[in-house]
Amino acid sequence: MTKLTRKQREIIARKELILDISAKLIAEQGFSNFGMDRIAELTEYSKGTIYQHFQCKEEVLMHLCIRGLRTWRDFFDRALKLRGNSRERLLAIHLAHHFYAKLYPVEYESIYTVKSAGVREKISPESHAAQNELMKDVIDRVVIVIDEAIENGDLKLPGTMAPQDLVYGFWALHYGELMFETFNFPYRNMGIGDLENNVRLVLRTLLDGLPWEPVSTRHDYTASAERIMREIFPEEAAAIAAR
Amino acid sequence: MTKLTRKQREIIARKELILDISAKLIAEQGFSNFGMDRIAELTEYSKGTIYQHFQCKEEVLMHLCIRGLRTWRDFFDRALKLRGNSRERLLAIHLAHHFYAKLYPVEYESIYTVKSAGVREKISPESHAAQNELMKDVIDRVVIVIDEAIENGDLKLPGTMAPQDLVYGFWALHYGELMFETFNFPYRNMGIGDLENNVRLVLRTLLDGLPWEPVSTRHDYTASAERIMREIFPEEAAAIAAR
DNA sequence: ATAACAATTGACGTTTCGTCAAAATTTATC
DNA sequence: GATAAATTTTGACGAAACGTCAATTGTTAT
Repeated sequence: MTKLTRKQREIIARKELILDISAKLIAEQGFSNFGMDRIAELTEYSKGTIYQHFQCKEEVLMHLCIRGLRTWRDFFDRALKLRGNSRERLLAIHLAHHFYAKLYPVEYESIYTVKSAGVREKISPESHAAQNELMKDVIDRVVIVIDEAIENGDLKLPGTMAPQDLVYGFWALHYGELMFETFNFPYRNMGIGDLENNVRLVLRTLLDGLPWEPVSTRHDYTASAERIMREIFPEEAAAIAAR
Repeated sequence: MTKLTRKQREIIARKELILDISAKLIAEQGFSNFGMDRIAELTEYSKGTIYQHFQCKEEVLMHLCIRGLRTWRDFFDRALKLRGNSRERLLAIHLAHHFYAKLYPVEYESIYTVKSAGVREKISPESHAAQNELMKDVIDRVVIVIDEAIENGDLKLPGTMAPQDLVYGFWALHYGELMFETFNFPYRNMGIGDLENNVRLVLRTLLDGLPWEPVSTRHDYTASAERIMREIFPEEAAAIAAR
């Protein structure tokens, strides 16, 4: 690659700084109190310089989201390193999702904030395209596991069902967790306790019903989850356990 | 009930007018171009009068959402009038959801817009509570069907699974449809065609796997869907068919 | 008819946005 | 190393939208 000048490296570093400070600002003060003047103040650059990097504050959030999606993709890639049966591998993906959501809450929530009414209109089509591309990368990791399972015979989909349909189900089930949680919906009043556990339960039922072998009566997936946390995500599990 | 004065009736009517015009404005110009000055202009009242009704523009959206939720609940109540087996009744709920989402897109999307970062902070706890209450009412209609199915023996949940877990799955699956659709995510590139059909397929697989009788191999639910559209939602089906 | 009360108005102060001409800094040329 | 050209940075500025409130208009009660 061509070598970058000091100036160019500075500019790249500053972009990261802006994103770091934005994430912190949003986490601490909420998105309402997040603005360009504030970013300029905290980064100790002028507003004009901030606008050199991002067209508007919504673009800042979008780029925070995009950076996060790369981290998320990396989490999924790590999950795919697990050696085990195909359902264990999907469980690893499930846990990777969980860890990403917990460890990067601002980035995670930004996925839909940038698509919500009043925000999405202000973001360039190019940025939306970049985000969609990465979302597709993330989802593709799920497709990999499903395809593997079909190939090695663990999973035979019903005639009417394509792999994409199952991906959709997997995705929606996980997305729902985000909805209930970050929207502060009083799901506890509905008798729902721990959401992550809930997603796992519904998912397990869906997979057992297909069936996707080995079904949960013939394999201890709770033990598998513990192994995955130990082998693949020890630091993340510790970080979350430490609150 | 105590009789209302002309003035009081006028005030109630004006509130409705503000909501009607807001829905139209958002539908036509997007949420970015939606503001209090604009509402004042279009309703031909002054800004001060608008603020008499709503504390801020976010509250306008929230009340649009709340009004919509009542309509949604009514849709579900109509669905519950269907005579048929328990899975047909759940299918009626599914279709009611679909019709509401299609016929009231602004209200439907507002459900999460009002909970999204930067918006939710500006809305009063009272309004959030009112929304949550109605959301609960809506979800309770789903619980009714599940409870019925358990009671008459159509459905036996696996030992680990509570009715709430199934409700969560049902809900998340439907919510995902909204996500993919209104967020303009390029799901078609993923090989997913018609989303509504997709939700139905995954749901069917989940229910067949439980199993929730009669399973789809023993009953023609496509025919049931047609019957439901004919008997319960003829006007809505026609309205959507007419684009 | 008049007084007390309630509702309505729109001009106004405030905030945040995004811009742009001027100033400062870096890079290129002699 | 001095000077010119190009680039980057700055913050003051106009625009837009928010929410308020004193003054005005309208309604109800005496």
